Amino acid sequence: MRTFEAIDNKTVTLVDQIENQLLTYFKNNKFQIGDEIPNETELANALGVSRSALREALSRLKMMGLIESRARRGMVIKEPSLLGGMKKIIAPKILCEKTLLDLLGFRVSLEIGISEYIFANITSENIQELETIVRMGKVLGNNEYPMASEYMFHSKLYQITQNNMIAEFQDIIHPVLNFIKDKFREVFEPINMQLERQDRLVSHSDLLDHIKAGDKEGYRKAIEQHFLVYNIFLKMAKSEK
Amino acid sequence: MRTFEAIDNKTVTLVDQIENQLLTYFKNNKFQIGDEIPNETELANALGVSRSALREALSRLKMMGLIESRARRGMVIKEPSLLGGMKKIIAPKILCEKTLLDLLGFRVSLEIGISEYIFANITSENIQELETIVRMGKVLGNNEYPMASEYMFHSKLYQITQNNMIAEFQDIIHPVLNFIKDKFREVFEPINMQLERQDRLVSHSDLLDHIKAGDKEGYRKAIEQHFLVYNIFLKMAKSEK
DNA sequence: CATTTTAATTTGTAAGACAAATATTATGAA
DNA sequence: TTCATAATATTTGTCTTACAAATTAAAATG
Repeated sequence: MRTFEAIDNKTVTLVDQIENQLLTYFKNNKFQIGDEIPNETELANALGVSRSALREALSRLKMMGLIESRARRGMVIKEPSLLGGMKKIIAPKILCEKTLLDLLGFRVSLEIGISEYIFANITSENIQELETIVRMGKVLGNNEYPMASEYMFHSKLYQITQNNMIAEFQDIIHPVLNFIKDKFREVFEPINMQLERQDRLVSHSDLLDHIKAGDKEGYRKAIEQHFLVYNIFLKMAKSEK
Repeated sequence: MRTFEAIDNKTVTLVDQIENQLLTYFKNNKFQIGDEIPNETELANALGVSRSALREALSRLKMMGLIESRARRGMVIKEPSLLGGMKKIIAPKILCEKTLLDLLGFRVSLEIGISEYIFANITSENIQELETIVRMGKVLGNNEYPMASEYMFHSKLYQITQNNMIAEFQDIIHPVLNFIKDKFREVFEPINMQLERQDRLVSHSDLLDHIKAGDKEGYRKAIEQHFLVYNIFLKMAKSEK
């Protein structure tokens, strides 16, 4: 069987085609979670391809969690992990700068956007946990927190939303953000110093105060301010280009 | 070589292990975009596995865009498509209800969160385009817009942020949102009717007015109101459970 | 009918083969 | 030597065959 070239001179292999055929097959034939799918030889025959090529395509769907194969008992459909692929392959050092900046903007947007859900779901236990985290994370200066506390504070916020996908997403991109902070350290520092001089730094403690007071609007303004350093940085990065 | 069972009785196959080994190999050895990687027989020998097993693992990384193989010329590292896997396997009908609701909440949060970036990047051309879209999308009633206009209006907002990842993400989950709107139609309708009676519906036209006026705070309140139906729905869905 | 034995299924892995296009080397001519 | 051409080597894509091992299904046995 022959491969051929797509518009952008990237070869579309047989395995690519099989992958697509399988996906449309599963999507169009009302497969539900738990449903068994035909065995490998059947699928290979139906598609007119070798078992090895088929297995390469199946392997991809297994990575995404759409298919689970129980050794020697056949394969079943599972709910795919939407962020699973991202989680596996994310590697800050391999991402180009534009992608890094986009991820930063994505994260800032998302965290500002969840304000509503935080206030809708917050409990007194949550507030106690946040207080503990804030206490153990004394500010080091310059808007920087000890890594553990920084991570736990924001992580707890996502958790409060009770939206697993948001929490998982933030968890996945967390190492990327650390990478960005490190990579552009010499850019962030003067920004933070200037904000500090202007007394415009918003600490975790300040954020928590708004939460405790049930002051949603105040919180939103504060969280925007908390992330101001990133937005200044993003604006600088864009204008440079 | 033997497979073995992980904690949750899910079999960890040799291919799974190879996938991990390759990923850590690429991550730890400062591979950059464009770098060539060893050929298949070399990799297979180095890992002590067959070429077919190795190829199943490589196939996964190719799907995610981390590796591109130029037929008969070797393989190179590419910047992986973080959302590519998600885009491929997303299929509303295969997702469970909790995931659907999470995606809805994710989208609402993100779109509210990008308000800042919209006002930071808006141009007069953008406004003209939005006006055209709004004009061609006369309200059908009950907070529902013609599909094309609905999609184009929000899509344009993401585009204005100039954040490709946000735009791509929203584009990917768009069919899921349509699926949700359809699946829970009988729940959304009464909510929208009540909001309409209370004159609390915010139209695209209203949103655009805030944008034109440069009224960021007004816009944010308006976009929250625009999505209120979803948040009411999400709260109902959660309390039911 | 119950229990044990046997056979059939099915995924996981390995190995070998070859096509086809590209890259590399060798060869020959000017 | 230099350049053009021919031969060779390399490498991915695909197919085929083979077998192990565990589970399930079927058959045999008492």
